[in-house]
Order: sequence, then C-alpha cells, then structure tokens
Amino acid sequence: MTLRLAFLGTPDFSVPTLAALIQAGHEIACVYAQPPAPRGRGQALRPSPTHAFAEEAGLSVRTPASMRDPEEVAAFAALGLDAAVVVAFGQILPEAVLEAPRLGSYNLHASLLPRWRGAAPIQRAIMAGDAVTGAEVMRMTAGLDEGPVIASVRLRIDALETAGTLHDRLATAGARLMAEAIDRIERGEAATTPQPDEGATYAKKIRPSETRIRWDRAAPRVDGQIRGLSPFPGAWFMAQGERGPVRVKALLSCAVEGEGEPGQVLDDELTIACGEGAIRILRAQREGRSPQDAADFLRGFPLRSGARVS
RNA sequence: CGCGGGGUGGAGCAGCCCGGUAGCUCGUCAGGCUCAUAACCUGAAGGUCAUAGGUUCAAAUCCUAUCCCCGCAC
Repeated sequence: MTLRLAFLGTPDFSVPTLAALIQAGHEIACVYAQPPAPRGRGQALRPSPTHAFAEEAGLSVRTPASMRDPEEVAAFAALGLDAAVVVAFGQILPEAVLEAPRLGSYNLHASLLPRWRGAAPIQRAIMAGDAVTGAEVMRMTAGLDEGPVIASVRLRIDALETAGTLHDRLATAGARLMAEAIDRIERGEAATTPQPDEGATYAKKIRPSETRIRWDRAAPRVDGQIRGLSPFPGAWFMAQGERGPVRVKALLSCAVEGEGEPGQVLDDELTIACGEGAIRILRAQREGRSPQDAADFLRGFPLRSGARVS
C-alpha cells in the first residue's frame, strides 16, 4: 500500500528524503520548491536542488512565491493528498496547507527538539559545541517547529565534524527516518510525543556578519565556529600575503593547548592563539584557491610562527 | 552581460608588468650517513607552462577567443 504525497523541500538536504519516498513506492503527486533564484557566479537563474532532482525524476514541480496565496492553497487542497512531507522548504506554511492532507503534514528537522528549532540547526549545534544531535520527524503545527514528535534518531558529533559532514549524515539518516515514519503513519501506528517546552532554543539563520573569526574568543568557541560554518559559508580571517592582505577561510580545526596574543601564529603548523587556548587549522582555503590541507596550504602560503592574523 | 582571483613536472607555488636555454618547497626513485627514523647528505626521473589562434627572429611572458576551478556579491 502506498500513499499519495506532496513533497515540499528546497536545498540539498531535502533531496535524500524525496528519493527515499520515491524508492518506497509512494505516489508523489507534486513537488514544491522555492522558485529558481540567481545562484553562483554570473547570477544565472538556477533551479534549486530539489527542483532539479524532481524534474529529473519526472515529477511535476511547482515553485510558488508564497504558499499563502489563496490560489496556491486551493490548488494544494485539490491534490487530494494523504499526507505532505516537508524538508527544509524555506517557507512558513499556513494552517490551511498543513491541514489539507487527510493524514496531516510531516516535517523532518535536523535537531533533537525542542533544541535548535528554526533555520540553521546543523550549524548551530556544532557552533555551540553540542556532543549529540539528531533528526526528528514531527507532525506540523502552526508554531515554528513545535509539533509533536513521532520519530527520532540520535547522532554523535565528533571532534572533527563539520556542518558539511554532519549535514550529509543527517540528510541520509533523516531520509530513512521519514520513510519509516510515513510507513507507520500509513498503518495508523504513529505515536506522537509532545515537545517539552523546557530546553527550547532557536537556531537563527547564519548571518554574514558572524562568519569572521574573532580571535579574542576562547578556543572552543572559535573551533566551533570554524567547523559549524564549514564548508559554507565558511569562517574566515585576514592574513598578510606577499601582495597584501588575503582572506582565508578555515574549513577544519581543532582546539589545542597554546598561549599567545589572540591571532598570533604559534608554530609552523597553523596553530593560532585565541583569547584562551589556541586552535590548529587543519584545512583552509584562501580566496581564489581550492580548499587545501594544512601542509599544502602552508607550501603555497607561508604563515609561519610569529606571524599575525586578524 | 554583477565584481574579482587562478589554471606552470605527482602536490603546493614563483616566474608574466620589463618577451630570449623552466625555478623553488614537498613528494617519488637510486645511493650514502645512522642503532634507527617522517631526520640529514648526494644524485636522478618527471613539464607540448589549460586549449586554439595571432604578433615576433624568439612567447609561460604581449594580443584575441574558448574551456575549467575558486572567492565575493546573492
């Protein structure tokens, strides 16, 4: 038995779940994604990853500017859905949409709720130094990520985890989780657990202004910032090159012992002093170049003991 | 036509402005030193300088076009 579903998602994170639902044999009546936007160099209009994947799979795709538009709501209701699956869609859905499908709407969220409700749970978890995170499926309600949870998976965040690696692990684990949850919903066996109010935090969208590294902060915080923003948008700092200041993204790091003026390079292995302790940069990328491991980076850009970065 | 950086032996870079025998760091291979080593010494292999045209006695270097990678903006 299969369900008639709508899938609403936009970025890379959404794609594995859509793929899993197709794989499970469900009927995907329609895929919704954010409208194509100017992306990358040259500001060319490109469809979102979910949009592109859905088209490739031969599914019908809609990209309304707003799901609040009464016409969109009516069209959505007219699909005659059993359920809607939402994964990082990027729009807040009105109740009229959430309640339209016979069995309701379900969201995959990349955190252990109620911690990190909102836009950037993966990055925020690493930035905060969390040791554990996860993915959960909840039944959607009007409040932002406040619905009762019906399935959950926990993942350890290890010391060298980046937002990129964690993103991929969560997308995969989450896809499986959602497929299983939909199965249970279909059989009417999905038990819901209300989220506790206690421990709720919000994962605000990452702003460009918080990507520059502040060396006067303690090492664990700098380390979390680097890994939490890696590979995108990237935590960065300025270093003195032979031809002037160069912007450098730190892509991977670890906290180490060390002491010095914040921003001071302490050895020839990219160990840099923070406000408290130090970090070692393990992977970096300077503007115009590809990402490089520390050894390769240093060969092309000598940042030696005694140098300063800001 | 949004702005900018870059494509040079296996890796990372310099050389380009001011055309004239292709250089550095690392790696690889061989030999040596050493109780030993990712350390040190000696030597060697390895590049049609992204591609296609053009200018020139001569082009990695100047001109034109194309392809690819990346940062910003978004």
